[in-house]
Amino acid sequence: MTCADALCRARGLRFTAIRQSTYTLLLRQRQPVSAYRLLEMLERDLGHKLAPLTVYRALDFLLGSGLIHKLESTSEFLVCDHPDEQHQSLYLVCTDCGGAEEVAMQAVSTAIEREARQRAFRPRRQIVEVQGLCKRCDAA
Amino acid sequence: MTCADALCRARGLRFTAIRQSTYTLLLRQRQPVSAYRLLEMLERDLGHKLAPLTVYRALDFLLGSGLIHKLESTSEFLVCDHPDEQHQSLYLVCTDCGGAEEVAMQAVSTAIEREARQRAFRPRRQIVEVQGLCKRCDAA
DNA sequence: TTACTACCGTAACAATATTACATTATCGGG
DNA sequence: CCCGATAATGTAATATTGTTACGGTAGTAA
Repeated sequence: MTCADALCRARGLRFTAIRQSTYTLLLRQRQPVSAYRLLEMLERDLGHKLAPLTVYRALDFLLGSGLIHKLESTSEFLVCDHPDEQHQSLYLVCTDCGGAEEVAMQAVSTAIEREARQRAFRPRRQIVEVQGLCKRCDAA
Repeated sequence: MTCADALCRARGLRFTAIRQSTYTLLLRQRQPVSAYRLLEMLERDLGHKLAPLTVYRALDFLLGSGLIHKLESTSEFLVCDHPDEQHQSLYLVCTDCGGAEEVAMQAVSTAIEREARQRAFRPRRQIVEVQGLCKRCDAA
């Protein structure tokens, strides 16, 4: 947390109360959460009503800082397990329980980048999400 | 087109006017299109108002048949280049012009599947989208 | 203290997607 | 040809996700 703060200040940015709350709430969840669900939690946390925009701003900030990640296939947000390292991750998203697991993918990532560059495409962001059943839900 | 029709009937389904129009419109675009943009085009094509649900139903059908694909990162839809073959694809999505290119990814796909299975995750659908700049936009 | 930028508040609204329920069309078998 | 079953569509309302525009506040640095 303090490390996140330092990281921000170094870039002339601030780790404000709203941003901290947003991040902390996501940390506690251990599950992906939608922006509006997070909005409710934030309001409870801060004790007053907030506009959706407030959450989206906090989320944009955290995304930009690499502290969280967005699951595009579900429009949900998730803390990043390794915010410091600079690697691309893959997400295993269970369509039954809604849980998600982050998985490093060095090899996969470079393979994807190669495919892109071969086609004269300049890659910026890789989105790799696998929908399926996690161990628990598959058993049931 | 007739092949799509046959493919459907074999499954006890029909390639109706709405579905054909939807598919044809997407074929003509050569660009990803949003559901509501498609709705407007469909209304023009069929000559009367339609509910959003109508488009979503047609899209669900086409998705299920493997005739089109959805870009999760932009919520847009796109004809599939190789609807017959059973391979996973990767999409290169230009954040500048909005264009997308479908790329086969046999190797990448099996690598992703291996990562999933190693974690006792049963994969069903892979979503691989690369955001960046296409050749043309990168040059400019 | 001033100027600058990051940050937040407020309001309205745009875009995407779904639920629930009723009706119509197609098709196979009697 | 009719009947029952399933596929497909119509209609209405609503839920969910995300953005634009504009004005004010608060740190920070010259």
